[in-house]
Amino acid sequence: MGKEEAGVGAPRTRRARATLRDVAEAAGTSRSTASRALGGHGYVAEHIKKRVREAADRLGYVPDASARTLKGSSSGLVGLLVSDLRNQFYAELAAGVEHTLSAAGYQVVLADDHGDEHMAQNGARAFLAMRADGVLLAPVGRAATELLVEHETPVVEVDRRSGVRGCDAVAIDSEHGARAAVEHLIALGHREIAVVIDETKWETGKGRVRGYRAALRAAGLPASRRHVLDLGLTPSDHQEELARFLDRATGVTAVFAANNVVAELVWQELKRRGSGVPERCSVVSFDDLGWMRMVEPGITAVRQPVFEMGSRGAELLLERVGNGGRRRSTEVLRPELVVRGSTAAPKH
Amino acid sequence: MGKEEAGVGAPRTRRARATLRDVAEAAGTSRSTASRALGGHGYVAEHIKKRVREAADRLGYVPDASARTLKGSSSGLVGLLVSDLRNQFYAELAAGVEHTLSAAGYQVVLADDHGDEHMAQNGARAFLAMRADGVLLAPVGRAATELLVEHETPVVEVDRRSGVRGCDAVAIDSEHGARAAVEHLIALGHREIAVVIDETKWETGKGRVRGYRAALRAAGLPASRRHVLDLGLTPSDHQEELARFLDRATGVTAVFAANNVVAELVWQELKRRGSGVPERCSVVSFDDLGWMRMVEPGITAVRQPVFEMGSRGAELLLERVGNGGRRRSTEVLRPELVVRGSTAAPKH
DNA sequence: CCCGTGTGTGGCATCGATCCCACATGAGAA
DNA sequence: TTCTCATGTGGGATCGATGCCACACACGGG
Repeated sequence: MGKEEAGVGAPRTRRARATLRDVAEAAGTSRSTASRALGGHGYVAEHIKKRVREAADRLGYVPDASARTLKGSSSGLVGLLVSDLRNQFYAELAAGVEHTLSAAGYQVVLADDHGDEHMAQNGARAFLAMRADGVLLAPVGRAATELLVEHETPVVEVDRRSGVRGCDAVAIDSEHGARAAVEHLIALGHREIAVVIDETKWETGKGRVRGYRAALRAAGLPASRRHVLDLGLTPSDHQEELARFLDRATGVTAVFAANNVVAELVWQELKRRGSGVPERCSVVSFDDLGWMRMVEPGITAVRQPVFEMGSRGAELLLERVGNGGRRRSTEVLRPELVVRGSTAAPKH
Repeated sequence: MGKEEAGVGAPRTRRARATLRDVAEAAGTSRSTASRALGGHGYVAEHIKKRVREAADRLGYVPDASARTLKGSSSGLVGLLVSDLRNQFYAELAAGVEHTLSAAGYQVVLADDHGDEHMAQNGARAFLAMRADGVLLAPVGRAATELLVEHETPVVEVDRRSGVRGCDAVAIDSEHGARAAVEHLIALGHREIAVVIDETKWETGKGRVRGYRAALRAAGLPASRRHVLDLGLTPSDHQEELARFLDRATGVTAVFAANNVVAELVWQELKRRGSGVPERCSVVSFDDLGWMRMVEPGITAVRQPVFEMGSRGAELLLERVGNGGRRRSTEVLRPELVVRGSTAAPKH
């Protein structure tokens, strides 16, 4: 006892999973030959190949990825780390990534750090453990990227730049997009334009503020600090904070919402106040989501090619996996202003 | 030559990756001891434990998941197969699943079948290959589920029921939700109510039509076939088809849109016609998305607990992984009607 | 008749972590 | 003194697929 019935000649107690060995036995060859027959390398007589394939089908053989990974050098896995899947932006990004990678035969391992640097590191460690062939991430802080780069895992940063050397990146030209949005408002005749944003620590947020300032400067308009509201990422009562900001911001005739989350907030608050969009206040959003063309008036927005950003990031990663020595590159995608009804000349 | 410098005492040419063996050597113990020291099993003297841990840190040791999986019985991976990540419904579902599984220490492998049964099967095969501890899927057809169940992989179906025996399921009570939506319209005084849907082959679609019919029947109203529009999932010109349907459907005073995709279509078409919501036509959606409370009037909708469905599915799967013998169960979550401005009494 | 050469095939080591078991050491009991 | 027993430690097999290398076999030319 304590010993399993090895079964003398009898089929062993219904294995949970057929291995290559089982297939070989069933086909009456050695494991090597079975491997060659299924893999299609080296010499195997045609009738044996056929016999092995039939045995594999019959037993429902599925090769074990762990064993392959262990022996070989590639796991066929790519990590994807985003900040919040419930945000349509990241969902679309993930969709773009998945689209390209699955077409190339890779599996996508998904992690969500909920904006927490610590969870991002955990995700990165998991990717290392499973020997991911590469990782795409929208990093929170530098730690995750650093860890991966140190371990020589190809990394592509998406929509963010941690500043860690040794990784590729794909980003939207935030500055350019923001500038286009604000220039549009200025062209309509707005002079006092507010910007609402939820982070200015990372490149994305910084770039959007830079673009906003650049547009004002180019038009010879003053950039008042009173017109900038940074809500911060910590979950406080943003609605309340925004309401107070708008109360104080007399004279402001247009609001530039620096991302989709903020845009939703602004839209809801203005609606609560009886809207007046665009007569009393014009609105532009950075990031064009479905609902922005559903509401009345439609919201003028800077459309980011999010899905494309994901799939382009995946392509960069694949290049890098195929050819590690390539020079690191950063690709910047241009967003595009879509004008709808939420922007109009200010009433005097 | 041909032989690597084994390095007589010299540190071998910078290994790409530190293994347990390297850690053991650095700490001056055997692999077994190092393994026990890091794993925390069995007897290891305290000072050795410390030495091993330090060596591991110094070398940046990350245990290899493939090797673990190969030797052990669990991979720590769970597969998730959805139909279209760009659809907010699936994105939220995925978020719920990820939330629960990552908290339990599992990694989520994501696959998107784009509604194609063949891709679904590929995904399932990949999950088998990587020895996924379990799989959550919103199946297209039976094949993927069957394949997984045959191979004794715990499966939880989410939002759909393929009818394959041997798997758990979590679903929304479509019939009940649809019935509540239509009863609400009837209570407001509507007599001719149209339903627009994009599939009636699967349980989800069938259930919604059943609920619609049941509500009419309970109120003693006739259920005319003329009032049902099934657009089908194939990408044809749905907008056009819907427009013709509405032209024909004279007398109809309310539309029940059976999911968020259809609701968007209906909303856009009515807006194109100068809206008239709710005066000329009331609208109810099955599935409450963010935009439905952004538009004016807000759209009355059957709110589905989508995130919860995902996380509940993941919980069921975890139970099942921990205790394979449990009786299979199907959990049905009740949706909830949220009344907004898009529904009102019909004008006569 | 023997030795290449061209085709197939099987043995065996390998990848890295784990864990069973045998063994080593020291303390305490008989 | 010798024999437990408790506490640590290391050897080596194992998981499944892969691929190098040696070998088997047939055949033709020297």
